[in-house]
Amino acid sequence: MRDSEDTLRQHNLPVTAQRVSVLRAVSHHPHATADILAEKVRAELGSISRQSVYNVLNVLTDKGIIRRIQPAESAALYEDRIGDNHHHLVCRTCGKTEDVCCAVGAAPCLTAHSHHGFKIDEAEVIYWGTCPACQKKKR
Amino acid sequence: MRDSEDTLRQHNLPVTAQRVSVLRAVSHHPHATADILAEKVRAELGSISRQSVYNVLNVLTDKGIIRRIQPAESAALYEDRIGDNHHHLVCRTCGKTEDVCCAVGAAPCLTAHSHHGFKIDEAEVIYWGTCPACQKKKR
DNA sequence: AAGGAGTTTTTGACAAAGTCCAAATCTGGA
DNA sequence: TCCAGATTTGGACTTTGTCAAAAACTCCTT
Repeated sequence: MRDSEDTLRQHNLPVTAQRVSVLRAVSHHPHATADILAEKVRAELGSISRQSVYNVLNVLTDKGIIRRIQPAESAALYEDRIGDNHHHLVCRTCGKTEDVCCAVGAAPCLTAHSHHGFKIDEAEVIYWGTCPACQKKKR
Repeated sequence: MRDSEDTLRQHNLPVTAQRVSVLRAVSHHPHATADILAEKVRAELGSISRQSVYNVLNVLTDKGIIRRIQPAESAALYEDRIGDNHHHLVCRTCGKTEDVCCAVGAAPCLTAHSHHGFKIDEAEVIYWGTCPACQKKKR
């Protein structure tokens, strides 16, 4: 809790109960949607508006305090872990999402062969598959 | 035109004007949204319902005739080019999307180090950056 | 060439995920 | 403690897409 407040101050963001709680929720529940985070915050604060959840998530994302990922067919997910260029593993069946370290060295795919004059700043990798639980169910 | 019809028949799909036209639109306008494709089809057929565009795109995608990609913050895009495991380069500013051949050999990132027991079937890579036109504008 | 079973297409309502805006409230500095 | 400026709220609205039932069409059979 103290940590979250400090993080906000370090980024010159006024400290509000909503921000502290949303940031903690993201921290404790990586890869959660805005909706799920809103629930967690409500369990702590009693209430928060939907708009505020989005406001806070947007501000934190803009400041680089949290990161937003958006796998196909899913609402945006948020996570705490930033600055280490890790990737994600998503279950096609249940949506379960796990972190994965970079496969090949530090920035595996950062050198696209023909990059059409684009200035590339990030290589986002999503591994699609089936999680252990869903593999079992299907058999 | 003939090609599109043949493709449909090869997959045991009844040939309808809507399907032929949508498939051709995807072919001629890679990385277009359902909305844009609907426009193109209307230019050709006079009219098509929004639902039909989605129906056709879903069927074609299910059959593996076209591929759907969904970059963050964007509606789904469709493309013709399948089966070659290429990736995408997206401009953060204008959304322009280009194809990129696999960076490192055939399947660069397919070997996630710790894969948590998941059975991985695809590594989706999106390179984020700024396209030449948007680089110019910003200066 | 006509008939009919089974698909497609259409229309219109609905749903999820976000954004926009103006009013009310709160934070942090003086 | 007060106040300016930022944040939170509530409610309407937008975008992207799906659901369901009726109408229209495709293609096989005869």
